[in-house]
Order: sequence, then C-alpha cells, then structure tokens
Amino acid sequence: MTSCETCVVRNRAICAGLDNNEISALNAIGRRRTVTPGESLIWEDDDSLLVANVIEGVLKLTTSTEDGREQIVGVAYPSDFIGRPFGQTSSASVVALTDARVCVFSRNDFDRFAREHPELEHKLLERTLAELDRTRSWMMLLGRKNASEKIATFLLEMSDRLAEVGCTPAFGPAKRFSLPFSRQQVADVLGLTIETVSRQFTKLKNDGVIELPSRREVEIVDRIGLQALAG
Amino acid sequence: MTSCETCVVRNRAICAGLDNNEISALNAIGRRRTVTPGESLIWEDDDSLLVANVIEGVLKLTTSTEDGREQIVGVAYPSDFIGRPFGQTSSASVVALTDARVCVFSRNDFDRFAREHPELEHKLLERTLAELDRTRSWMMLLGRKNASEKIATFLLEMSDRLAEVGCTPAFGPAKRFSLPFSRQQVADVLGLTIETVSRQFTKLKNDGVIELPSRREVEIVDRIGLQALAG
DNA sequence: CGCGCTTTTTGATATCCGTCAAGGCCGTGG
DNA sequence: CCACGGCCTTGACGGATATCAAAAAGCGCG
Repeated sequence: MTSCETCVVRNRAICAGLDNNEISALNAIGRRRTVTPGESLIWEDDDSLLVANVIEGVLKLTTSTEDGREQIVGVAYPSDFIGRPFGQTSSASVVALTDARVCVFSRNDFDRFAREHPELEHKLLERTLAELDRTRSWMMLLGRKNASEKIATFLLEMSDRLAEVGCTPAFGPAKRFSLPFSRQQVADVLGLTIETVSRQFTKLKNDGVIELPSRREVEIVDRIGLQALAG
Repeated sequence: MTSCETCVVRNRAICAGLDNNEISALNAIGRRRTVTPGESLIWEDDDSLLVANVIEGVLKLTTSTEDGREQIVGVAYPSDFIGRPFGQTSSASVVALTDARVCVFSRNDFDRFAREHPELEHKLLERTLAELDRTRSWMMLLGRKNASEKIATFLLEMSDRLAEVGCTPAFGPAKRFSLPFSRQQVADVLGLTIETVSRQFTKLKNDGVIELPSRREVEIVDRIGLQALAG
C-alpha cells in the first residue's frame, strides 16, 4: 500500500479508498507547506487558486465586513480539506491559528484529478455534506443562543473535536485541553465581544464548572453542568 | 433527449449531464409528491430515509432547541436538492412554506444510483459546495450584523433568489415580490423576534426604502439605499 | 528583576433588542 | 354585516450584551 504523503491522517483522509497508482498521482500534484500562526493560505473573494489538506495544526476560516467585523465560519483540523474546488472564488479566508503543515494543490490540478477519480469526489462530497451539517448547527447557536449557552457549547465542541483529531492522548472527549484560540478569536467564532467572552469564562470558573490553569488551557470540571448550560 | 421528469428546472438540475438511459433510470426510482404549507417532508434527527428535488415551491430547513427556539438554516427553491444523502440522520427538518411539488427518492436508492453515476455525484458536490458558501455568508449575518443590516441583507437576497428561480417574469433582481415567509419565519431566518422584524420593516417603509403593498408583498423602492444598509 | 508590550480582566455606562401587553388589520364564516 | 381568530403592528419597559475606559496579568527581553 503506497502511503498518501499529501493527506493521510488516520483513516479520515480524502484519499482513503484510492489505489496505489492513484495515490502516487495525487502525491505528484501536491506540495507540502508549513504555515505559522497568523499566516494566510487563502484570501476571501480572491480567485480560488489553491486547495489543501490539513496535515497538522488548526486553521480558521473567516469572513469579514468592510468595516472590519470578523466572523469565524469554520475551523479546520488535521485531515480536513480547505479551499474551494470547482469554483472561481473563495468565500472565506483561511489563516493558521497554530503552526500547521498542509498539502497544497493548484485548484486546477486538483479539480482535474478529482473529476478523473470518482472515489475521491465521493469522499469530498461526504466531507462537504458533514461540514454543511456542522455549519448549520452552528447557525442555531449564532441566531438563537445567549452568551452563556454559546460559551458552554463552544467548550464542549472544542473538547470533542480536539480529542477526535488526536490532540489528546486518550480517546473520548478531552477533560483538559489547550485552546487554539485567543479570547478575541473565541468571540469571532461565537458572534460575541471579547469582554463578554472573558466575563463568561470567569463566571464558569467561579461557578466551579471549569478551571483555567492558564490563558489557553481549559479544564472541564463539571461536564454535566456544562452540557446543561449548553441547552 | 429524454426529459428528466424528476428534477428538471431550467438547466440547474442535478441531472443535467446525464444521458438518456441514466435519466430514465433516475425517473424510475423517483416519485412525485406535493406538499402544502406547513407540511413536513423530513424531520430533524430522524433517520435519513428520503431525499428529494424541489420542482416547484419554497421550503424551509430548520433546527430547533428542546425549549422550542427555532432557527431557519436554509431555504430550498425549485431545482434545489434537499435531504441528507450518505448519512444516517438528517440535521434539519424540511417544511413547505408554499404549495410545493417535489420528487422524492428513497435515500438508499438514491445513494446507490449516485455512486454508480459519477456525473450526478459531481453535480451534487458542486451544489453542496455552493450551499456551504451561502450558509457561511449567512453566519456572518447572524453573528455580526445588527437588526437593520439583517433585514436589508435579507430583502436583497430574497429579491435575487426569487428572480433566479423564475418567480418573476423578467431576469435580474426582482423589484417587487411576494415573500414566501410570515413575519415569524423572517425572524427565524435572521435570529430576531417577530416584533423587531416588524419594527424594521416599518422603519424601512417610513424611510422610503421599500413599500409594503400587503403583508406578503415587498417592493424595493431604493435598492442603492438598501444595499448601503446591508453593509 | 524591572521594563514595555500585548492580552485579558474588570468596571461603569449605554444601547439595542427582547419581553410583555394591547390594539389594529384582514380574511373567513356565520 | 358582524364576529371571530390569526397575524401583524405599536408602545412601554427591562435586561443582556456592546461600548468605553482603565487596571491587571502575562510574557519576552535586556
């Protein structure tokens, strides 16, 4: 079995299901790249020139208004696919939150390869459908939840996603984890201000639901309580 | 050219690109159905048993919290695809807003057919990617826009989408159109309350930006002004 | 250790929007 | 024609969250 250098992370990669020749061909058109926190890979409204697979690290997908308000519309973890295949422009910017390794493809090359490999397109479709589900459930949060419900939901989701992606030693949701987000970025995910985020974190700590060992570290002390708050 | 009875609406249908035999086969597994306003086709969190193509009419996709708060996470127009292929459960309910005609498929049948017809899967992928783009730009609205920006953005989007779908005689954005939404449903799209929606409509009318000939009718008087408000 | 910078927290105040309540509009049916 | 019921509008009020401001906490670095 030829290993897929471009995208393999456990068995969630888009190349799962391709045969050896196909994997070699995909390797041939991909190029590894590293990005550092704050560095952009893709710009909103720019021509969609490249797509990529995340190998390691966490990146944010954002949209902004002209007057500088920002909304984080998605978060990409290892094995996630980023960029806009089969489209002229990207609808979101992609910026690294941590040091990250990705495998980038020219969009044209990738589109052509995908069209010739239905199994890959199918994987891409499954992921896109799953991402759409996740995005829709986030709309519920943005439109209908209050600040404390938003924070509780966010912490539970982070705990699940970071565990899933292997950022914690054992499986299952992580009790303690390191946030890849600053307070401002948490606010940009939840549609809140940094002050409201800070106050809600403090409240959860005072109520004994979480511990905050350092700025980026979170420990979930009372998961049941947090789930009740998330609604 | 065999006509695709299941889904053809202009050239946006998912079966565009299939050959005659394929279209016949697709026709064979689909079944036409009508739904009336308020009637559900798909229930949130239920097993994903069917998918469908909208032939005529408008439907809403919603998610709800246990305590009854509702968020409309998408709107399906003619030629749109609804339901969750390749997944165990649906993440949203689908309910008709107007009288609608749809072509339903058993999800199993459709999944099998799609996997055997890469061209169809490709179309589905393109639509899903486009829907994800639209959904993400709606997250910006929910998280970061205020009530008047939300309403302005909503009216402009409605005007575009209804025109696109052929609900108005001429092409281009519709100057005047009939909302398929009640005030409560507009509120559920925008993450507002019915009272706030009503007040914003009244304000736009008083400012001479729109006319409201009847409860469901909207006429855009000052599109430029509306665009400025949308931000 | 102290200095300067950024990020976060905390406090005071303002404001937008939600909530509650009443009244108006309009289609439907007696 | 009037009465009814659903939907919409309007008003008064309060509260959650934004805004503005300043202090505190980290953190790198000399």
